[in-house]
Amino acid sequence: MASGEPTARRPTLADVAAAAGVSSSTASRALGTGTHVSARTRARVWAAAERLSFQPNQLARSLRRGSTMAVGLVVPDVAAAFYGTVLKGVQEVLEAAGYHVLVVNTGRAAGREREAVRSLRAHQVDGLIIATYGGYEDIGVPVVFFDDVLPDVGVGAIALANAEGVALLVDHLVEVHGQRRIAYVGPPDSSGEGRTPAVFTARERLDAFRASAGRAGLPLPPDYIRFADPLDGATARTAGIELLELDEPPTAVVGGTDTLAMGILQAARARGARVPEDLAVVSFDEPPYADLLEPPMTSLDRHDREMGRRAADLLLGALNGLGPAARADAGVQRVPLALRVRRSCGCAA
Amino acid sequence: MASGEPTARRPTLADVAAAAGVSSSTASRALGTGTHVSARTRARVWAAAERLSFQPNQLARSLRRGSTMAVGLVVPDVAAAFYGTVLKGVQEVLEAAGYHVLVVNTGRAAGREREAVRSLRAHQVDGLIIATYGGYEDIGVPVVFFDDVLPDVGVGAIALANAEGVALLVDHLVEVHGQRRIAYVGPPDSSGEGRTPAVFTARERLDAFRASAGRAGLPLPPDYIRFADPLDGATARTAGIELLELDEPPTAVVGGTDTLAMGILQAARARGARVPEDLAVVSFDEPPYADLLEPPMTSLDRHDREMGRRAADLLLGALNGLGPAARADAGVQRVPLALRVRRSCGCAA
DNA sequence: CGACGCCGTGCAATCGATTCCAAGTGCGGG
DNA sequence: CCCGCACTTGGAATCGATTGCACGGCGTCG
Repeated sequence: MASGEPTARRPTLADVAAAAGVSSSTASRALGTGTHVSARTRARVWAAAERLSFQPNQLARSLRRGSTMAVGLVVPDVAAAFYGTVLKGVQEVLEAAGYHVLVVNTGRAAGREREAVRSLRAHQVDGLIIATYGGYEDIGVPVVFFDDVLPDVGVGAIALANAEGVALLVDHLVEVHGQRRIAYVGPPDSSGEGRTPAVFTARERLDAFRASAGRAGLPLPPDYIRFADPLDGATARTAGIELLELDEPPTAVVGGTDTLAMGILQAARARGARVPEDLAVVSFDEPPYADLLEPPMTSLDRHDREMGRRAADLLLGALNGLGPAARADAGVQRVPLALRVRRSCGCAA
Repeated sequence: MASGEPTARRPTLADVAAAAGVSSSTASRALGTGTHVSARTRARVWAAAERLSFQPNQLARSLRRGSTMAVGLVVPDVAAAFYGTVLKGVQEVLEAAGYHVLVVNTGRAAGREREAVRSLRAHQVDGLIIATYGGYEDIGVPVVFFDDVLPDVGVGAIALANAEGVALLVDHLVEVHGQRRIAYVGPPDSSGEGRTPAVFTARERLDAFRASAGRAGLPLPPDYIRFADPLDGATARTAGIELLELDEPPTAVVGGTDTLAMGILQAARARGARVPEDLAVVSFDEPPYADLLEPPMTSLDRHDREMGRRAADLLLGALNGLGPAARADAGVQRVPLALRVRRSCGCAA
């Protein structure tokens, strides 16, 4: 009952046409545009299609039409809350517009992005949304970047207000809590692998940290700047432990990412450092369930889903619009960030 | 420099053939199987392909070959840690085997699964992996279910050992902590929407809870069983508050899902109930950063990625094998769960 | 020295839907 | 009463890659 005949062969348009007693061209018009077909035949064709439960072969359609109504999304890690939520936003917008989203996960592996883009192009996607990219060649379809940006190649980009965000965190530590010995644990800076991106998130955050510390006149020994490479909880934990073992350990740390901040929290716990008394911790990204952590994590509210939606909107514009024409007014949209004060910074809240 | 000519038109196999001075059939063989082509021409064709940076059109190839080398994955919520990680496992295995993964997010909306399956079929996927499904018709390609299972339709299924898992949690509360007043907050039971699944995760967990409570001779007022509908933190929080406001409130709660357990934690916090002293909380699924929560959450370790890998392996078997033949030995694989004791149950750890 | 066989190559059909073009029908107006 | 236009319909080309079949050439064996 559940499975019917041994998968007889999917009915084709020709089968429907035969069943309805018309030619396949007429059947196509009846099911498609509806123009140039009498109401009577249209009804007959629809009935036949219904009866055979006909599903048009999208491959053939796309091949003929030259458009797949699909866009590719390239992200480093779908399982990360940030990208997962962004994906949701992207899908919302694009599916409402009749597009499909093909997700490729690069796992942060070098070169996988290029490979992913090539493969998606081979699958004839109409457009691309890319989180991080190390390539530079012409992609051949409209591209929107987000989070990490190469505007020269794309039709536009969405990025976080990295500099303002980091300043928010550092200023809070300095001005409200009088912190002076603040360290930074950030994502690895992979510029230099032959890429010269215009907006490179990791570097922006680092530069902003240096700038904020400088503005506040903080001492900034080189040991206070660390990178978690590869970007995951384990390397961050190690970095955190190294910080705590310095002769002059910091009394506050800024985590450049939620994963990193969580790693630092684990380091503090492992070394018996109380948070925030011995070590205040703040995070750029908001970790999941930030307010149920011990202590609740002070961080920046990010509007992930909204970022996804904006990126998708940008791409849709390029897809519907005249393509390259949209490039002029595009540029990089910055998404603002809001400070969410909790307890890990030292606040009572 | 970044973007080349105004996207001249992608080179086709015919272009490559012309550039190499051969027919397109020869070019195809040279780039493909390599058989029936002299070494000299093969080299010439490859050089030409390289020069034009030719990418074969997968649409045309798939149309002709009758296989897309793509499989669809249908999940309720990619942004949820569970599904995100499963997706990773699935991708690992399938991409290693040369397949692509098309992810569709249903957002737990009724009917969206059916729609997703139809659409994926129209895109000619070679197989499907489905988390939850409300349909029953013949799908026409090999299907593997996971987490929630309709084995009649598919070639196999991966599911969690729901009954054993719940028993682990309840027994621990009863035997180690002497708990008697234990409540349950679970995912909504959507059977009855015309579906009669063989393994329906939500119902299995509920039944297991009832059974475990019965075995231990616990009182089980109807009020102690609650459903969070729709499945999210907010409804769980409400359910938790309602439990705390009962005349005879429970002293322990089992959350049927990590999201639900977190909602209960929020409820306890909102009502000033101390965890675990006033209310012990345990969770079926392990929430992200379970050990950094306040209190660290006792829950079941799930091996998400392994589940994804197993599901993908199962599908690959059906894809390579003889299809329906594999159905015989398939059945439902159960993934065992391990209790991770932390503090939210009342343990000192 | 002749014939058979294999290797390399090109021609053409094919996958399934769309769409341009031509042809057939019916109708109304002149 | 006839011509022509509008409306339907079918035929055939097309998208781009793959593949069965046929053909020409060369080597080898009898």
